[in-house]
Amino acid sequence: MQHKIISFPTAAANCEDCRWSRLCVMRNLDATERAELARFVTSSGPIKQGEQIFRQGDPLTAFHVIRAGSVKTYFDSQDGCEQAVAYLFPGDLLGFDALAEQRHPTSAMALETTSYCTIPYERVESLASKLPRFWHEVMSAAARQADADHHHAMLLGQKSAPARLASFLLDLSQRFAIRGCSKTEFNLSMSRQEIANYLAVAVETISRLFTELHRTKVIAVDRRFVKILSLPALEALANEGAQHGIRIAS
Amino acid sequence: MQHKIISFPTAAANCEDCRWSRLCVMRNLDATERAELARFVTSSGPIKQGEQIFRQGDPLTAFHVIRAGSVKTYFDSQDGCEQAVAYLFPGDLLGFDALAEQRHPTSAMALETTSYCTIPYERVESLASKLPRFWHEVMSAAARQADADHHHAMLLGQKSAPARLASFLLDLSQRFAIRGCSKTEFNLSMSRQEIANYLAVAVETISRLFTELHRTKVIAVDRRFVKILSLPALEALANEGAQHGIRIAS
DNA sequence: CGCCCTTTTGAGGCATTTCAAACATTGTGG
DNA sequence: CCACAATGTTTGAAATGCCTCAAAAGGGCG
Repeated sequence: MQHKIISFPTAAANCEDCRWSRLCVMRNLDATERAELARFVTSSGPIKQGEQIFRQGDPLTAFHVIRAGSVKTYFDSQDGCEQAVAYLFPGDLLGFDALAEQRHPTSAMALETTSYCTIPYERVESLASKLPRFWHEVMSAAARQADADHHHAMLLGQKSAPARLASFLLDLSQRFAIRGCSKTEFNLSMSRQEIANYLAVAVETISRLFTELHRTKVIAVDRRFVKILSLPALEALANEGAQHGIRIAS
Repeated sequence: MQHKIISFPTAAANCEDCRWSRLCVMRNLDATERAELARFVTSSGPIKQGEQIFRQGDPLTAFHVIRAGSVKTYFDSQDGCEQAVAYLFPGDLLGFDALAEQRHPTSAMALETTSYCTIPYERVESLASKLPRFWHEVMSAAARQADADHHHAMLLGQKSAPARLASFLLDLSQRFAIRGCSKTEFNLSMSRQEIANYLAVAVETISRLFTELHRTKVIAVDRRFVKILSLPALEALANEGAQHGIRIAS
């Protein structure tokens, strides 16, 4: 199969020129507010695949926004069994869930070479009270993440393995589209193992499902490159197959 | 089995006398700040079992804090299959996840007769910028909920059915304890069906597991009344039995 | 008291995991 | 640049935990 490497365009390290500023926590601020905030934003990274931005248990020092690359947040259970919580792409805010305990409840790891912006936590607090719209944006980001988490719970709780993978691919598709990339062709930044963990199925099942989707020509897949051949078919798969019957609880 | 009905003590409807003020969004405010906030807090309910505080899709008008009773938030998927997202008890904040879209992404239903406080949304915004500590508390509440959601994902993704139920009971135990109730004896405010849905297993499985826990004398259970006979045993159950083996992903 | 809904119990089936092994890919040192 | 190790992916066959279906038992409420 012929295909080029497709990944997110790299953004400028200064906020004025950053191509993701309409997605990140700055998106609804006016020029003055942006300038105010930009004073405290520093550029971090790039970090390589596998390196961590913070570890579970680390004290909260800053919020971060992904600028290039991608990140997964995950839970390290005592007994070594881990659970991927979310995949984050450019523009996504990271670290605010540490606010309650002042330490990070999850770890964050780069899935590929990744750059990000850093906003020191004490600045976040002072800016939030100074700039109401910034407060609103931070809360919005938290709310969006909560919504994503709920969809994730829904997926784990209600959907069969094929529906989970289909939903996952559709979610990626949308998120690529929002970022100006193709919604039908993209490279997965995560391994099968990581997909399996996020969707809470065995790696072997993911592998079989990819093969099956390829065989039925719903997608074309070559290693980490995926091309969606039929969005409608994928959507149908994502919605059918609730694993335990549709019980109408009041 | 002999047992009295155990439920949360009812709290006063005014903030000064409210027994949950050290748990709710007021908990770290000083007297002046509390007074400021209390001006805008109104008392709502009581509402009866099955009634809703808001429905998925409703526009965001206010944040709420449970004052008495209990609530579940849940996802109503298009096809009628629902997923419980969280159970909320007195002191818990409700509704902030609507902030991103200005409409509620989940529905909230009373599990029993429930009273709650209402803070109009426009007041939340203005208070948050006026009172930095209030901003901090709202964000903390959001962060705590995010953390709970992640534990929920962990539970759905990594644990076997018995471990899920054990974890659920332990979670309730802790939350009762924090609220000054017994951590070993309590009444479930939710039906078996609702537990099953939250834990994403069949009702029949939940029923069997309760019977089994009772038989092995880990808990004593009589309808909705639960008495934990051995916390260590329950903890052991909650931690063992990862459903798909402990894979050490970097 | 009788109806309805929730809960419990039993038996069988199936989706997904588990175990096992071949295969492909990437990185490393000679 | 190739041999080789290490890791990630695919495929097959067997095992199993949980779901599904079916039906009885128990409580709540008019």
